[in-house]
Amino acid sequence: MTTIKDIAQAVGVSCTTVSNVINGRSGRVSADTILRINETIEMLGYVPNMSARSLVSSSSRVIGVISHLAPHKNESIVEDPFHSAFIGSIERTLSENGYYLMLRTVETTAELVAFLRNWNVDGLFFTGVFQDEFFQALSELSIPIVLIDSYVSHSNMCNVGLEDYKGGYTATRYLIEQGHKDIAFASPTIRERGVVYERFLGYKNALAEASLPFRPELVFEQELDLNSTVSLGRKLAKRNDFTAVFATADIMAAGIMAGIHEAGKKVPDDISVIGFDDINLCQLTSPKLTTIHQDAPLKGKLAVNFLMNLLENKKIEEREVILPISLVERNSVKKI
Amino acid sequence: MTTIKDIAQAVGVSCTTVSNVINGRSGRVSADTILRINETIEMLGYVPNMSARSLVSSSSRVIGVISHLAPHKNESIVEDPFHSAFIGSIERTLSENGYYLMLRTVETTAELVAFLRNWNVDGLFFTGVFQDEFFQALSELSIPIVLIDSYVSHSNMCNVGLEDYKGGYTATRYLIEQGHKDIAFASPTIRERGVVYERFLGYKNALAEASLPFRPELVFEQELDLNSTVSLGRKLAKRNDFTAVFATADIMAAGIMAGIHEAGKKVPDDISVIGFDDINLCQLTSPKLTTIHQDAPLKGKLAVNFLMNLLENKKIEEREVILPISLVERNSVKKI
DNA sequence: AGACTATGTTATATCAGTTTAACATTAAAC
DNA sequence: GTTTAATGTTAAACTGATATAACATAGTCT
Repeated sequence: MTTIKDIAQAVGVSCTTVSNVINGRSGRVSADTILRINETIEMLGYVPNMSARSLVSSSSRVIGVISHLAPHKNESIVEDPFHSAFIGSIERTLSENGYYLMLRTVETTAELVAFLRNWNVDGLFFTGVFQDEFFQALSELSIPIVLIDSYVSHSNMCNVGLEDYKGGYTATRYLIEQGHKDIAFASPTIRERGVVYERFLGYKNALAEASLPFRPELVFEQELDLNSTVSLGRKLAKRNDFTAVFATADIMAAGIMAGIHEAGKKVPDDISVIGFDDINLCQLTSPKLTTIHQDAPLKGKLAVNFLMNLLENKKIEEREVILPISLVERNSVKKI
Repeated sequence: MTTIKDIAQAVGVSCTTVSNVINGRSGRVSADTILRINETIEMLGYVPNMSARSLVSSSSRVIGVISHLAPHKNESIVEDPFHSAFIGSIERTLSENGYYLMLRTVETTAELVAFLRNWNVDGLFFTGVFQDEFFQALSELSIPIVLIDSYVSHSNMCNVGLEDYKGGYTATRYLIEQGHKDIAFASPTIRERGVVYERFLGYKNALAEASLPFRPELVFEQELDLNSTVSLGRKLAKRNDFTAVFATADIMAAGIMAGIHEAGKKVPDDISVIGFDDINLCQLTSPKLTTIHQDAPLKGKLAVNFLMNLLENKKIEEREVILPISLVERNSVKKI
């Protein structure tokens, strides 16, 4: 392997000079030397060794994406269609900026901290709800963090979020406008400071605003996996005390629809369904799924932007972006 | 940050001894010393610095997953539902084995080689079809590589594959058994030594075996993105010269189904559709998609196993595993 | 008693870079 | 004609680990 030493030797200068040129600190290097060094680097196919670099600089250009911190979930973040869209976007944007993405499953805070220190990880993306203990540990490490879809604010972290409350409100409001009065709510576990909680608040307030009662028996908390959502759909099909469901994720909405169909009822004729996220799947179901749209690639891109700014110590005026939602009308909601 | 030196100092031994204990080379270290070292490591919260490690050992425990090598495709591998299932599996298995996964977009062979050398990447996963030039470059680097779904065999690489030919044959045969005589074939670009090519051969041979003519005008090559597949579906709906389509990917089959429905025709009454992969999506469409099943998580796990064996220089009797396919009958194919 | 093992332990070099502080050389300023 | 500044360049220390080869010490065997 060609090293910086080989380049220095070949050109007839010192390592320092080569290092300076490579790192753009060529202010005090003569034009001729720069040219010769670059030529030699090209010729010898020199590639810097990141281990040596990060050893001496204690920073690595590695950005971590933590897959999950919840021990019970045996599912990687990439397996969720919404998140994978947005990780794809993160990955591309990071590559463009000369950073490297490490995907890592950790189950405990200790494991996470070990991982970050193992590699001198420069920055971190997080999505979801976490325990305080966890944030405590992270702020001690003081590495730049961008939180995505996390209703936690921390002095040295940035947030990329969504109009979740408005999304929940808009979805519910839309159902009400279509004449629905008894509207079920389906979501994974509702946790405070999570996106689902905000969507839930939006749902409740839309009901209240229309003077419709909030009926706790119509709130269904369920895991997002295929089997759970489909069986929830079957269960819902058996009831007759509501006419529409708002599911806080498209995969859940789609599963519910499948379950309803399995049970012999029809969407939207018997039960209307509205989803959230607007992933590709919405256009592949029959009927196509009416949903709340959000821009996953943009979310990824903005998250990377934030992180880049944090890493370069740029002054950040606004530590938070909230992306807008919009309603996408398709065919899974009936007007009554 | 606590270093190995701090541990050594605290315990009153040398770095070498600490290093030996950490790396399990404790054969010549007294039980008492081992105990004290481990206690101190625990107490001081020591975490090894991977950069220093990989610098001296020129191996990093980093495994690369190359996101895409096709410059025209602006899509990360994680965005494809089949691949994301299987990357999720790879990621978990690697973590369990103490390896780290780096996801990287590269567009040229040079970029790939630079990436591998940058980080002393220990091993690599590849999926898909690549140019010879590319394999040339990789074999020069001589790092362990596991090819997934790639019909290329190379002396120091392992392959995890699928019964693609049989899959194509089984799907087509099934359609024929259901009474279909005019069967279209839909896939991304058919490239030699790719999975699609094998499935295509299976399709052709099943036709031939049943004495049905192969009709080139019924072969449709199309990108896998949502818009392309849906518009292919619309296009297919306009034709009357076939009764069934075999799509070599479920996302394509689902898109085609959506397009057919958009055009006012019905699956399976007007046109039957069969897919490939058996991703979750198959159970979310209406009708549910009949498809060829393959086990994505197992594929990932086996790929990791191969890589671990290659990394540990274990004797490998068989450099190749071919996973079995199976037919999953659902409701998208009509018996005529 | 001396040679030989087995058992513990450790200086020191090394990995491939970056950083620091100093050293020449030439040009400009007073 | 010296001081000052600007321009190039470099030797050497350092980052945190591992590997090599050597060095003690204690016990065992002739």
